[in-house]
Amino acid sequence: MLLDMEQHSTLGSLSMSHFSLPSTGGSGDDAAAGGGGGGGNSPLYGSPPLYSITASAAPQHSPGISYGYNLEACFFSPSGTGGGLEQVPGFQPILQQGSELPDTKEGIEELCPVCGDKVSGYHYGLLTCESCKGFFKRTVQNKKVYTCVAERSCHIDKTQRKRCPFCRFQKCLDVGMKLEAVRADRMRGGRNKFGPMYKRDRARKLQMIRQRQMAIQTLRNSSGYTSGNGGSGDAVTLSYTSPGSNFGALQIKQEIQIPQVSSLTSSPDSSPSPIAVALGQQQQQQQTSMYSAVLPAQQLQIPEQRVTQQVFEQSKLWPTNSPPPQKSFSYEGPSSGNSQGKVSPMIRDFVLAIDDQEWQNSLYNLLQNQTYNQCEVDLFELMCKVLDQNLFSQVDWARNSTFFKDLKVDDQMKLLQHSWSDMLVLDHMHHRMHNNLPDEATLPNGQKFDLLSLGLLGVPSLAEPFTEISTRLQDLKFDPSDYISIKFLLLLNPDVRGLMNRKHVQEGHDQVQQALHDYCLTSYPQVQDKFNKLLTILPEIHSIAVRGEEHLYMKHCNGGAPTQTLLMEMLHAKRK
DNA sequence: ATAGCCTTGATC
DNA sequence: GATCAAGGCTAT
Repeated sequence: MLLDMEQHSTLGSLSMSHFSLPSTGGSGDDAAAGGGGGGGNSPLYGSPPLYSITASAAPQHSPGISYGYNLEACFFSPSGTGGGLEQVPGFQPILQQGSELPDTKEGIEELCPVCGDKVSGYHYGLLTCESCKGFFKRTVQNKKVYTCVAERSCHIDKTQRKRCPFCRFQKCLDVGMKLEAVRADRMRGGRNKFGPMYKRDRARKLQMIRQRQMAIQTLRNSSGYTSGNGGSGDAVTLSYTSPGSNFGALQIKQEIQIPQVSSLTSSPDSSPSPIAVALGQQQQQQQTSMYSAVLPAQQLQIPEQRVTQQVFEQSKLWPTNSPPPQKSFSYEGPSSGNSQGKVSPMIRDFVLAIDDQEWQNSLYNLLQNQTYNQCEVDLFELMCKVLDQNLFSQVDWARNSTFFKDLKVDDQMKLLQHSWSDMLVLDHMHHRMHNNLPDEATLPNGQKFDLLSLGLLGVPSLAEPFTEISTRLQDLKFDPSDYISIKFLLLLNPDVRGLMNRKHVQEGHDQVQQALHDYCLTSYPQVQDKFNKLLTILPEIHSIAVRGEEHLYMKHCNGGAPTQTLLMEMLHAKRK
């Protein structure tokens, strides 16, 4: 009844890898129509394959699109209208002048996650435009095979979507269009099993819009927020997808500066506002190690008794389908076993500052908190929250790091905004390779959480380049000293535009690079050209990070990602 | 081949 | 009967 990939020889030129989506299992509520490839409304694919691609070139945004988000303007202009969020793709004003609530259909103006065109409805699993719907249908129905003449990482937008069908179809799959929603028997009309999902999604989006509206009202009322039109009540309201962006940008700066308490009230969203989290971070930092600062949910939302209980119970919960992390999830200190020569004091100190156990505890605590008492959580949203937490610990790590801590806040921000995603990808490689981080964990509510997706920034098809790089690192005997040195190299990037103290960044970068060079020579003389080979991997990590960022940004623009997070601030900051 | 519009039909 | 997400048709 299922026409699987093997039968689709024409699509066979695209490589397959494991990818588990909920199995469709055939008809369900789909009525049988007989004949053809199987039952009525039966899926064309029962077990959706993943078309893996290798990313290399960084996707570029269309030069014709104006990214008006101005971080500096946000800092110095409380009104924030100079930031021009209205100009950012995906940011549609949900309220027209004079209107109050986004109840009407016109209020939900979304953009196609594939090409950015106007959405015409739910098609094959999610909201897309009419053209991408048709494109997806034609591709699957006619078993089309495309090839990319470039690097399989072409940028897809409304004006360029026709240029590379390979990358367009790849993006369709990346954003979650479902092969199994294309009917093998071509039966018209009716509904499929995704109906309830669409309904839930609609309700969730509507709820988010309302919450965002309330948040904006609250912020306006409580912090003297005035709109660019003078706050007279008839202003065009900023998008529901990021109502707190201007404040959040400020928050990044405060975060680095060891902020004072903000008077902002808490967000109506279930997750704490970045400012609140940063506040909690400072309180916590006084008494514990730097990584333990990142437990926003525990500090802000969970009664103390429950936190204690959770920490106590943590060890018996994780993960059920992999070796107990408590024992396997730590490495034996710097350069154990391998180092024959003298390790530079700098690298030694770098490694000593790593606290992977805390990273792990934070990760599992957050996963546990977020699923506490819930039968089902949105796994993408959960992933965003974990990434957000990782970002906080990253900021905290950087803030306490040599070279970086000597810089002015503006330079610190620029460096972080440029390197955060690269470092997240690298971090994940490190935790998988050196701490036995499993690719999947079973949450307390029974759901399976794809830990690997954290390293892929949510893009399943990046698994192939990710593991390929990991394998090469393994061959190079990549160790924690290499990891932390490379992380410094990513952070201390003297090529970042607009640095005031480029000289200091350059010096730090060069010193780390020299130390890593010496370390490779003295500790791994048997690995041919290890240092240079390590450096060649940096742009490849960057390529993964860029694609991940684009994916997250698109999800965010469509309201599919939590707002008021450091993660989203970072995504916006780079697009200014 | 693309994409806008049309037709269909199960579900509400 | 209204809705809306499937597939179909057709001008470009």
